Amino acid sequence: MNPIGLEAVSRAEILPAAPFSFDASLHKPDHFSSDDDAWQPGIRWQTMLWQGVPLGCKFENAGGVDTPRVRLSIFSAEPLGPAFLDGLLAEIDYRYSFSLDLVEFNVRFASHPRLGPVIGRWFGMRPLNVNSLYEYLMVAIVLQNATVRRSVQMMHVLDERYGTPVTYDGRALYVMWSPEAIAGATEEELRGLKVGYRAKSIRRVTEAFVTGQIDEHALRSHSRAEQRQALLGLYGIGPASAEYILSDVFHHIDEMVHISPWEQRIYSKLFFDRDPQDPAPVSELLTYFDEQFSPYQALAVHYFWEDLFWRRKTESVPWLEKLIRL
DNA sequence: CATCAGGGCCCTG
DNA sequence: CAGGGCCCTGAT
Repeated sequence: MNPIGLEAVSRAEILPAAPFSFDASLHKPDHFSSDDDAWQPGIRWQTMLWQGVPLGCKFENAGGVDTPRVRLSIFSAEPLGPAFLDGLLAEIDYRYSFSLDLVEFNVRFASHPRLGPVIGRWFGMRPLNVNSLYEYLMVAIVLQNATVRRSVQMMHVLDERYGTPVTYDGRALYVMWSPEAIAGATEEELRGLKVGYRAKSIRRVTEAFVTGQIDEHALRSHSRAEQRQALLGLYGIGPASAEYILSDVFHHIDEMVHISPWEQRIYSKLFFDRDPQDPAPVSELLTYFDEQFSPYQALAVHYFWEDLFWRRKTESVPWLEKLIRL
């Protein structure tokens, strides 16, 4: 399929809550690379499907940590109307947590022996989820029981087959598919793309969105218990995926009830300096996080996690390499 | 070469 | 509620 050239440009200015670190907030070295975004210091490109319209976003840092300013350019095939833009900007503000107030978190943990220094290194960093709930679910499914390399490969093939290729600002990227775009795919067709048994999960989760059984916007205002129940009710979505989604998509920055084995090994080394082959029990880790970081467990762990992966990116962390299978 | 365990989840007993 | 099976792939 020939890429769609996104030639029309709309511009907006975003004023994130201070403090705000552009690069730590807009680039996450632990996220696997996908075909819908690109980053260089001070700039993030990110495609998006909003109300069925493929878009190319370009975020540019135009301020400082204490005087945050982000220049946003939105590329589209046709010019965008003001109402559409208003809705889009509200959605972007939500997904990127630009308005998240970090002040209380910063004050509370400034002198925490472990977290304090990490906050200092990444002052103004906030969590990032660029995806819709549906998109995140698809990512969660390709992450399951697979190495990073394989997850990247599955995403790429799915993007090529069901996504929309676009070009904007000199970049060639894909916009992730909508539920409708993949709804007609048979299980055999999906299996042909080497997603294996995940084909069934992809189909059934997609079905739940096409039929309106699940509605992201409505879910946002529901209780966490209801959100969890809705997620676990989806075929192929279990506690690990639900945990990621509750914190990343629904922004429960105190969510911390599930730790998968590979994370358990990393946390054991990171927080207790234990041999990853003989990790601390999950219950011990959960108790530690609750006691130390409540009510910011997920946010606090995010700081440690990003600190670790930025370090890996710039100077390498030998013990970590064995624990993340690339 | 063959076997095995993954950045889980479903299903069965 | 414990454990086997599942698609594929790289590691051993």
